[in-house]
Amino acid sequence: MTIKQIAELANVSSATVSKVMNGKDKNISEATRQRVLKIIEEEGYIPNGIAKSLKVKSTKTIGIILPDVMNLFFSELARGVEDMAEAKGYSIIICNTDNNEKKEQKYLQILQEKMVDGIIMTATESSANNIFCKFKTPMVLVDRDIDFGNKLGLIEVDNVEPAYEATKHLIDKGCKRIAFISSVKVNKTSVNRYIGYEKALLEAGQTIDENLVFLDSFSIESGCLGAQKILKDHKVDGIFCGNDLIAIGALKEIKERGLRVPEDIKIVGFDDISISRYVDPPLTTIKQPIYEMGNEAVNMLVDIIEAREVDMKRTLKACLVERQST
Amino acid sequence: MTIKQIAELANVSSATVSKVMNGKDKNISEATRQRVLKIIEEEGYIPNGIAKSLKVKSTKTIGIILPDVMNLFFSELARGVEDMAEAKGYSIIICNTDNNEKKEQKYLQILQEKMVDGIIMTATESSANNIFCKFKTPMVLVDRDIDFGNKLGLIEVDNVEPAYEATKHLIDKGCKRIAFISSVKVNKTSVNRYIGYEKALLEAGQTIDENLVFLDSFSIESGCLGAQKILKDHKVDGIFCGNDLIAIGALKEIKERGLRVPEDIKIVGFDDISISRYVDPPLTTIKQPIYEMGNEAVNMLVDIIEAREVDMKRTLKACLVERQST
DNA sequence: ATGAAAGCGCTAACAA
DNA sequence: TTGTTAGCGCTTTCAT
Repeated sequence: MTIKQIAELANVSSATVSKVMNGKDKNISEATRQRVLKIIEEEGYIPNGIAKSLKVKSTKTIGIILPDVMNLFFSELARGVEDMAEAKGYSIIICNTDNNEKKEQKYLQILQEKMVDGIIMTATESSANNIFCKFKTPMVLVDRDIDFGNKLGLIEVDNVEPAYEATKHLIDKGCKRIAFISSVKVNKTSVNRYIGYEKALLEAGQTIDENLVFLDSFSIESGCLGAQKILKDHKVDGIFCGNDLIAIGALKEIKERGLRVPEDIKIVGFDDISISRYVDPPLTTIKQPIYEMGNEAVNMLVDIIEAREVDMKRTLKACLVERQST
Repeated sequence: MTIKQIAELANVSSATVSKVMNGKDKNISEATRQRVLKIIEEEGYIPNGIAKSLKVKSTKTIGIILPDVMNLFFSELARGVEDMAEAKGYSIIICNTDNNEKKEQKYLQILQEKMVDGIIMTATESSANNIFCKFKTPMVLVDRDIDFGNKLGLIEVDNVEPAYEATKHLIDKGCKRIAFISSVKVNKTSVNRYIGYEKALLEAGQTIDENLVFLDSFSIESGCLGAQKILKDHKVDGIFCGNDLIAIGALKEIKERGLRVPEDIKIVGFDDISISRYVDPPLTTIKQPIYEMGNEAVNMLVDIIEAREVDMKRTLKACLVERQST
């Protein structure tokens, strides 16, 4: 079923059908409008959006590239993106990279072939800066910045200050030996959180003990592993975790060793993913406006796509939410 | 940059370029092949997939409609779908319905307009059966069956038997008063789990006490609420939760009342979402092969799309995994 | 081994 | 108020 067939059934030209379908019907008589609408309804006609896209040069879809939707942080981000996109009439194609640059490259190519109107992406931890040289598709980066030649949009939240705040919170609660478990150093986000941690420690006159720092990945497993490694040989009374997943893993490991949170060890996480308030004890953490970041990313992207004036960088605030793990 | 321009630069026709790009180059001399490839590389040419799709009548994309990606169950399912889709050369468009039929309808329409090659969907809890009458796009349903006129694919796992097993497990562990917290009765999955629960209770000579049954939604909040309501006025020593999210909520509520799991109350969940092994205590639950269901869904869908012989129904097994909550 | 040309289903400028 | 038509960028058949 094509527009042409509908046109024939309605005894009009395809141009007319097109006009009524797209609401460009100022110059269409109500009679024909109704007739066309009726036929469309009767036939259950669904227009071919691909043909339309080819013609109008817009697919009304945006691609989203992220490490892994199963990660609560990214699923919330994706949801924020999808909801706002839907509200603005866009669909989203989702791509998981597992922090693999090869896959990132591949998806970038595919999305462009699919002619998405724009791309929202959380870059791989170690994305080369030069990926985006001859890059035309509008794009906004979320969560992870990368240096590049072009002018890509960026939604970020400051990590250093909140990390400082988190560590400071631990110190204020009386912690003297504070560990840090996070992702590897190629991950800028992780590095920035480390900087905040360091700053707070130094400011409080505490020394940085490399033995209390474990850097692996932003995952529960990594939290377990880190806590295990550190607690085996060292005594700590506080842990600042690079994200909530790590905190959840650390929590588990701590309890398994018969230690109590927060009595023996206090923990603060980062992100405030949806599950964090439900773990035991509810996690004190730095709340990032994850869902809103997703929203803002599409706001900015659509502004760029539709060629409006845009600030290419938007910084959101993260702040401490105190629960029972500290 | 179009195929035509590449053709000019290479001094060949666009037909030739098309052939080398698509590997239909048996009759292309190696010299021209190399020349064309070189130009493509140099120019960073990216073919217009929309134009291609219009011509070949295939978009190599499949749509996935589910309640909410933020729900760990569905994010794992989505990941299973995405991974297999990627392996088979398909991209995926993701749509969240929040169990809202209106949204489901809308997305069904949009996906068809976007000419997806197929759709994978977890139907709304109360999806009307007649939605899919004049429906052409290949489709496979996951997790929730619905009666319909057409022949849609279905990936399911039996719920009754595992629910029976879960309840039986509680009984075997000595529970005499077992509550059931789950989603509402329009949700077939929930109903089937109730049937299993009932069967086990009856078989063990225990009575069904309506006061110990709380039906609301498959969410953590619902688990909190249910446990709260039930524990306020009744004494129970076991709870079978309709899914793990509910179990997590119930766990929290139980602990807040100063009760211990599993000593005072034993809990078993359903699904075995990724977080379940990390909660405290690690959750005994019915493991569904969620990721594999996603995989299988695209396997079946692609078989349908490519017109291969297919069994339109595939039933996977779920089974009990015992951890420390019982 | 290569090219010409039709056509996929739609929109929009222009004509009537 | 409605219709004619060119063309979006590609693939593919058929000629050459």
